[in-house]
Amino acid sequence: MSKPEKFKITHKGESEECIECQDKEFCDEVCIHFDAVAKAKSKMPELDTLFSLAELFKMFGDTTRIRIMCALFENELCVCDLAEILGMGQSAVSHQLRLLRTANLVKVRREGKSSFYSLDDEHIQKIYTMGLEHILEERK
Amino acid sequence: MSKPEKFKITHKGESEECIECQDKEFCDEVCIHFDAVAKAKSKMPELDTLFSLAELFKMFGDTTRIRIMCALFENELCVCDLAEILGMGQSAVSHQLRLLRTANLVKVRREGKSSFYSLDDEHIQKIYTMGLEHILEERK
DNA sequence: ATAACATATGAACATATATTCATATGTTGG
DNA sequence: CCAACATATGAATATATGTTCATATGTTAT
Repeated sequence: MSKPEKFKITHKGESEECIECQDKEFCDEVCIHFDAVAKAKSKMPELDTLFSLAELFKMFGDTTRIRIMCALFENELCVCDLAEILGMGQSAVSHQLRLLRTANLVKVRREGKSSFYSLDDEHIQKIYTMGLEHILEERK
Repeated sequence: MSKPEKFKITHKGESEECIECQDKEFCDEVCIHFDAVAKAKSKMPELDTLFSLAELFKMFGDTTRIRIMCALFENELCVCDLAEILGMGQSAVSHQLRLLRTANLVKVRREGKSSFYSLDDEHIQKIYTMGLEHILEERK
């Protein structure tokens, strides 16, 4: 037997050969379930879509930002209001609002000296609600 | 006029006085819309609930973990399979799987030398789908 | 125009997080 | 038991992120 630099295939799946190198016995990888891997790979969205998705959820992945969005479910609020609600400094809140604005999760309405923030669309509440359901179900 | 250390209330809302200090003209804070703030505060869930929620979304807020979950939509997969799909090292994948396991987003099934991972419940797909809808709608 | 206010933002700092490397644990076949 | 394999994990490192401080920008009232 030759091919000393390759490994013996331990899991081949239905096709009984490596889909990468078309080899029936040896391959660069071991322990690969080729069919399952191929299926998963084919159904996977573009990498930049998944990157955007991660960026979106990252916005929900911070307690301060979650609290901001949660507060905005009720009314539109200005930066001072949010700072008061969260018990945090104006600057910290403003920085987080900038992130939420950049991610198109909140929108601003200027009125005199104040900036009033509100949620951009209903998807945000849906995502939030879905997450909350999961949490509450987990606690049972 | 006394109360030099307090600020004049610039926004009082319907109640026309500060709900905190019951003062009609001066308060420790400025630019607070008292009614809106009170409403938001009263509807806000417990802080630890929002913390858990942030922890949950944090799991979705990383491209590697999103890709792992996405791959597991199709079939259960072992660590090697996931490493192959993601084009990453076994250790990196294993570390992320540990996080997902701790957060109860994936479960493991041991079979011989391999560990097969799968999604814990349908909430995960719902959250993922809701996020994806938001992304795609945004791109229009 | 100037002062007071509301917000935004750059820089600095501390903390959190993801990946890699090395190694430990656990399983199977000879 | 031993070797090969699959996975898990601790430590180290690099990077990302959140908050604070100081300050800039923009608005309103006098």
